[in-house]
Amino acid sequence: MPLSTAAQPAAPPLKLSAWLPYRLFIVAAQIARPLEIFYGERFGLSQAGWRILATIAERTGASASEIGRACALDPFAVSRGIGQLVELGFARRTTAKADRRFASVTITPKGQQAFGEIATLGRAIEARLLASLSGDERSRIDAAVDKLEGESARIEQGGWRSLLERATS
Amino acid sequence: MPLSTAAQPAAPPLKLSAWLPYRLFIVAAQIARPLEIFYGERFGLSQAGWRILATIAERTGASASEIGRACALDPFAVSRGIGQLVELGFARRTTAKADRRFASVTITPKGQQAFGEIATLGRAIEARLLASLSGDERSRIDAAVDKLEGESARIEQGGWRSLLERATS
DNA sequence: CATAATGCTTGCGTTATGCAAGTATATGAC
DNA sequence: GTCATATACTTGCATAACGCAAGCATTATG
Repeated sequence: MPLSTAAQPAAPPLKLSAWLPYRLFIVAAQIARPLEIFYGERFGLSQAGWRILATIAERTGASASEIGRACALDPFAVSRGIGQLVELGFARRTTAKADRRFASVTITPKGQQAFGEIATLGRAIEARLLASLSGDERSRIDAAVDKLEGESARIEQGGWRSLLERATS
Repeated sequence: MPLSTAAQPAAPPLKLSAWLPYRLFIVAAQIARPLEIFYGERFGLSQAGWRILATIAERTGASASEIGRACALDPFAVSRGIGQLVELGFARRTTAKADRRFASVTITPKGQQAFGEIATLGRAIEARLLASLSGDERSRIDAAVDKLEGESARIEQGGWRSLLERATS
């Protein structure tokens, strides 16, 4: 047993290319790129715009806060994204009848058309990704990403302070 | 059998929350957040700055283009990131003796110290993530992410045009 | 009915990104 | 040598994204 001056068990040096968060980030960024370029130059959509479009394609008439929850955007980004969609003629913004503080964002036919085009590319990207995996790996990845979604949400929620607390729990 | 007007096999509507690229993006973003906040407010580092610091911590004396390759940054971002590290006293920039067009970026003790602090948090984050998975899942995720890295790189390389080509190979 | 809370929007300063152009060095043709 | 070209990196600037304070309209509360 090494007479340790510090109690740390010789932390490995964190090689970026082997560090899971970095690797996931790279994969996500590389995948997202072609789609962003496509909807950017084809429709002048921002990332927020695309996400909101996808959200209201699935659930038209959603309020801004529902949209924000559904696609992980803060209220500012949602408001601006909706504005963009309205300008492009992809969405209409009205107020909900029940509670007039809430917006009601509905997709237009033109918006559905655009969504359809982008979704085609999106499905192609996903298909290419899944094609590189075996059927077995696909279901496992699915389950693992489920867990990672949950755990990463908790990590973000806790913030860095709770991550550096050594003695607790 | 539905008399289909179009020959398409009824594409599923692309639900954002079930679409693998989006899910990976969310995981990556949620994980990255606490670390970014940490090195941002603790050292005034940008994301590029952090990545470059991690790169030269591993391979001090690297050139700008080597750094760019190692951490997926374009030359502009690398140059500015190095500038930031130099300003913070985390790195020194000299020219390589062999070919004076190449930079040689070395990490300083202060930079190593900062890197150590950030790496501690980085390891904690990775540990939390891995703790949510079984040992079996970890190795499978590792292998799957390997494949996804490769395939997503090819996808990005090809661009959206090659993804929408239906008839070809 | 005054106060507070909620949902959303706008304005504005800061920061990041993308790209043209520039500098410095090295290489190859003649 | 020296002139054109290529390479490695840097800088400047225009544009876009982000973060947040403050605002408006509407509804809930005491």
